[in-house]
Amino acid sequence: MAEPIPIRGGDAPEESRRPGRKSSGPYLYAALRDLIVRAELPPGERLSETELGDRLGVSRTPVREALGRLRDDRLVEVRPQIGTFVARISPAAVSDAQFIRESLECTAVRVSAELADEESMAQIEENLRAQERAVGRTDIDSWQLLDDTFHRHLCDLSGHPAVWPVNERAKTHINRLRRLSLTMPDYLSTMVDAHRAVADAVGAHDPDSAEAVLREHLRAVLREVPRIREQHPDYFEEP
Amino acid sequence: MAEPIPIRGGDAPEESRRPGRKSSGPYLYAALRDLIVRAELPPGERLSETELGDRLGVSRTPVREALGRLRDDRLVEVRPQIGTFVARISPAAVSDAQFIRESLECTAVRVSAELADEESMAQIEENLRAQERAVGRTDIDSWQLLDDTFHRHLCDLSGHPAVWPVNERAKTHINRLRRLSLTMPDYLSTMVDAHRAVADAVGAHDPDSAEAVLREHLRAVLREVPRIREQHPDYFEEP
DNA sequence: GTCCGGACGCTTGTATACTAGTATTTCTCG
DNA sequence: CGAGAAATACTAGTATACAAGCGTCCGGAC
Repeated sequence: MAEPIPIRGGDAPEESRRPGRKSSGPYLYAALRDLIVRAELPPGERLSETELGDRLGVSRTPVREALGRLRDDRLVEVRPQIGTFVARISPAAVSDAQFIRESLECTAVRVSAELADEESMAQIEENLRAQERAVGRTDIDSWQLLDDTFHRHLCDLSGHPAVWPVNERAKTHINRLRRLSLTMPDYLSTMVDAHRAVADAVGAHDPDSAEAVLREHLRAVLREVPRIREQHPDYFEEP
Repeated sequence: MAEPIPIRGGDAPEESRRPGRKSSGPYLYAALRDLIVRAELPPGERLSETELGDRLGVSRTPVREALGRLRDDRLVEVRPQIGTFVARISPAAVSDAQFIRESLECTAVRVSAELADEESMAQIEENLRAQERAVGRTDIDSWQLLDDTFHRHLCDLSGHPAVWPVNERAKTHINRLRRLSLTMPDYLSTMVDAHRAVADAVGAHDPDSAEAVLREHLRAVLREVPRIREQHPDYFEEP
């Protein structure tokens, strides 16, 4: 494992890497977070700041900035003078993340159902069609991106743009789990069906229904935990 | 403004400053955040990394780590090659923070009302008595600390320890506002009364009542915004 | 053969030197 | 005297050097 890290979406940091420009920290943060979510950096993996810097073509300084944020997200564990490790999946952390996500998204979708306008619903409809196409191609990567966009649209519709970043950071723990469970093909179309049901309720300005359907949809993922834990016991915490 | 920054709770970084030990970043982060909330670093103030380092007795590196987290919290604005500034209060950011706080705390208190046990309620009761004593002395600083502890207890009772840190980061924006409105003495006792009402509902295992009272209590702060904005127009964003 | 000890190599944390970009200030020219 | 341009004094971003703690591995003594 000494190869340069293949960055999703092309290796385009050449521009942002030059000094005197904008910080490359946020870029590295997003890239590393993606690698962790996709389990290309598996739970328990040791991360050397110097090695990461070499493989990413930057020095330790911006790498440390990214790792600091990942530590705030509890995605990596930094033990001084010992090392930095990709955090193992903690069922408690997943449960907490689920709690946060459910609280924020369900509250937001209630407001969104009241504020929904034609233009926003058209955007969401377009997203749903793209999801269906991705599922038709069994293109999990594309679908997961569209899924994120869908939920972000629902959130932003509430008129509180700061909510999504918070939700996203919590959601990462859930995405990490889901990444391991997205193997069954009919699972995907079930998700898209649920999305459409939520969108319909929002478009119909029905907060109660929207919240109920969304809550059920969000909890579906969590039910996969025991199965995944059996398949990848080494990805989970000891307790 | 070239004096060493007086750190709340004593200037004890001597131990943590020594290299090879635990990072001093989190400490600096908490100290700076406190200074911003207390408006000792007023909105719009220019923060020089080098000057902060000198005044805090450390180099730029840990200062930058702290400022990075404050930037994530939107408490400072970093403009590359120009400077770092204490963010002005944004009514939109306050509204978003209120949304997040209300979602998380109200959902948590519902769960807490179901899980409340004797021991936890005794802790909360003790906290309430301390609040009353602080109000009797008109000791705003002590009361605000106790207020934080009270809400954290309510949150933690839900059994999701990761919720409070998220809530705390959002709450900072609200604390900053409240810091400017805590001038009226009867305001304090109103708050303590509301706290007791919430605690009673939780102790009685009444989620609906607990949520309703808490929500009303949380919204009380927000109603002060226009008055504060009149008193400190320069603390707020332009638009 | 076993156990203890020291040296070495690794880690993260911190300090400092350097780069490039921005704003201001000052000097020169019209 | 005014206006424009160059020089200067800052800024944050990055790279690198140094400090100090921890674990491992190897060698020697018993």
